[in-house]
Amino acid sequence: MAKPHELRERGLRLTPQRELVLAAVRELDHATPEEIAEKVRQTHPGINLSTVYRNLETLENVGLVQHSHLGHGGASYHAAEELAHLHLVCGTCGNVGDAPIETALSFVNALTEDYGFRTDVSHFSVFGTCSTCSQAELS
Amino acid sequence: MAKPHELRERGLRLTPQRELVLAAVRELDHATPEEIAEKVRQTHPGINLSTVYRNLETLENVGLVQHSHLGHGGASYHAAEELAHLHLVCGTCGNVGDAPIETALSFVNALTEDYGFRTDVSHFSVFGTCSTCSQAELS
DNA sequence: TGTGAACTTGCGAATTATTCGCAATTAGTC
DNA sequence: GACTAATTGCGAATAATTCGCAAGTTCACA
Repeated sequence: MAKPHELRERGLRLTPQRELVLAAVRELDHATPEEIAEKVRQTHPGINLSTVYRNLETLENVGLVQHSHLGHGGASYHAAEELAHLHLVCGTCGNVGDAPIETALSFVNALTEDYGFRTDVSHFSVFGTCSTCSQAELS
Repeated sequence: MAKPHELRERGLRLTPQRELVLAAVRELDHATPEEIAEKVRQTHPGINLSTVYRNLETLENVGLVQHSHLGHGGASYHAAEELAHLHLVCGTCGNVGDAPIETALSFVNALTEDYGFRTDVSHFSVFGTCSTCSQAELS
């Protein structure tokens, strides 16, 4: 569970729902709002989906969680303190693989130098085909 | 307008709607289904949004158009023959800038070598902050 | 040139994901 | 303990996309 003071410190009230949402985000990783609600319901059955959405937004505003756009549209949330990494999204099987941000370092730097574009690596998704699906295609 | 045979060649029937959707995608670039429908309505007022969606899917299946995920969720369509480039999506102002795929070449190669992940550059979006918005933040 | 089967379209309804308004409840302050 | 503002639950409202189905079209072939 989230430590009380980390929420209070950021000017947020402490509610069981909010703590549970944050805890669920940390535990699940790359979870959709629906999945997060599901998780929270294990402890707090009555939580409303709106409450989950609102808390995710609030927690994101104070920098405790972040979202990224993986597959199709739906946002996916993860804890902000989690080590940033790249998301390799397979368009065929839908799996999301990880790679260290260092892999993209020179690419990110090139964008900054050439275009003044500051890439937000944590929001960054790479679409393609994973090795498993690539091999399956050949057979 | 799309040349008849390029649709027939791919086993598709030739309908005014289909031709117009393809033409609109080519003309607009990075357009949402809604925008494409809007464009088509200039010539064919009655076209239904479902028809636009279905044709985009069909045209994508035969490789004439492609979609990518830029900002928030909504898909954006462009012609397949268009020169592939990277999309630099600014999270602050929403603008979509372009950069040549070469910028990402070594990055893409690294992913292939290290993870067997074949990156689909045309589906690839880079989130961040554009130079204009970066400068605005400082003031 | 007809004809028929298969493909498409239009339309409205169904889904899905997300947001909003509002009254009731609750957390934090004094 | 009482007050104020933040938060929740709930149901309705949106927005984006998909689906079912009947009517209309396209194309292959006679």
